[in-house]
Amino acid sequence: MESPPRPQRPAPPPPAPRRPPPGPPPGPDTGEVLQQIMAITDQSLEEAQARKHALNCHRMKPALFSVLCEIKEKTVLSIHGIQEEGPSNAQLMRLDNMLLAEGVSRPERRGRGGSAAAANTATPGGCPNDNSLEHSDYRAKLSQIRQIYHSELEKYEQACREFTTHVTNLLREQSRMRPVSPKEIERMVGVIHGKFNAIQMQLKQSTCEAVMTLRSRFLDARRKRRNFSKQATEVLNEYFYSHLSNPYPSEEAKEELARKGGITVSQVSNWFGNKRIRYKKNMGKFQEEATIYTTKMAVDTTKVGGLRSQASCPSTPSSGSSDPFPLTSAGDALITLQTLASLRRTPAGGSLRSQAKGGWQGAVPPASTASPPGDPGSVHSDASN
DNA sequence: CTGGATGATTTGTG
DNA sequence: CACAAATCATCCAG
Repeated sequence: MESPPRPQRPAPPPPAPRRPPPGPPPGPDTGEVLQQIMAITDQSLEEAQARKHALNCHRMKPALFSVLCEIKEKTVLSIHGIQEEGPSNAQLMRLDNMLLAEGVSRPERRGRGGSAAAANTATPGGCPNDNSLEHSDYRAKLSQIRQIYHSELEKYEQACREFTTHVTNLLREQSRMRPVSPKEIERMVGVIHGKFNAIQMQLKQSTCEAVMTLRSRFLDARRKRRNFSKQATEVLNEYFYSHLSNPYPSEEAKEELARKGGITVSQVSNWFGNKRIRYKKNMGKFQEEATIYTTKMAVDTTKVGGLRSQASCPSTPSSGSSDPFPLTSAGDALITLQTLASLRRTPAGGSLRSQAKGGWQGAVPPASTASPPGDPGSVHSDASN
């Protein structure tokens, strides 16, 4: 909204004939001067320079110039104060705060100290903790964003500086011909800075967006699901199938499992929740897995010293190796599993709270007539034959 | 690319 | 609050 009465450059205005119009001139010399000014656009650069020089050397120049200065002083005061950097400040501050909080803005700590920095750059050898792995990836991406942000910012600032000095020089140059107060230069610089700040804000905004995207992508665990390690599933499955009659690990057991598997307790809880549901839903699908783990456990127990299991389980299927059972023997596998499970239904049978929850007792049938609630059917009908 | 596997989250219940 | 069930979102082998 800044338009002082100053038609800067009327590009295709009337061609302005060089001779004075037929009317009476406004003042003694004024008409002529006006004509000269109008004619300036037609002049070549050299002509203009020459004329400029001539005017500069004119003996009346200092006096006229001071008058112009006075007038300018008054007008510039009236112009001043129109532009107030208003509403964008709040948003800018929000963006700044966020960038600061996200570690994008200030603390560009590079390579010094290195206590925390060294750990996340090269870690793949030792710990299989995927939390840190994920974290390092996140850090890397974040640092990339930060780098881009800073280089862009630097570019903008550089451009801003250059442009500002350029304009300042221009105005200084012009101040030899027309009155340009320092205040006006200041104002101009302010305008330039405002424009560049707008660009900067855009940069900050897009950086914020990038950070948010990164965040939702990497820190939202749901999005970045990673399968558990072999070790973890091993441990969990061993517990699950060896406690098939009551697969509800206590808090201590969960902690133990979490520790062994290198996952968190809540992950253990999740796993058991999912496992119970999915096992119950489709037992047939898990029979192979169940057999593998139960036989493994059975072998373990015999190794430890339990001789009874051999007597009650004469088959001892396939010497405990990873032999995939053919589908026809699935029924047998289930029987074996049930037998083992019932044998194993030992330790301190007092706390059977699963019954209270009313969920599980249907899933692991009482050994003779296997018929779970949502019976998939096919396998058991074969088995009963 | 697709469908099943799977970890996480949401919703409802006692 | 722990759990069941449903659902979401991603992973991954084929």
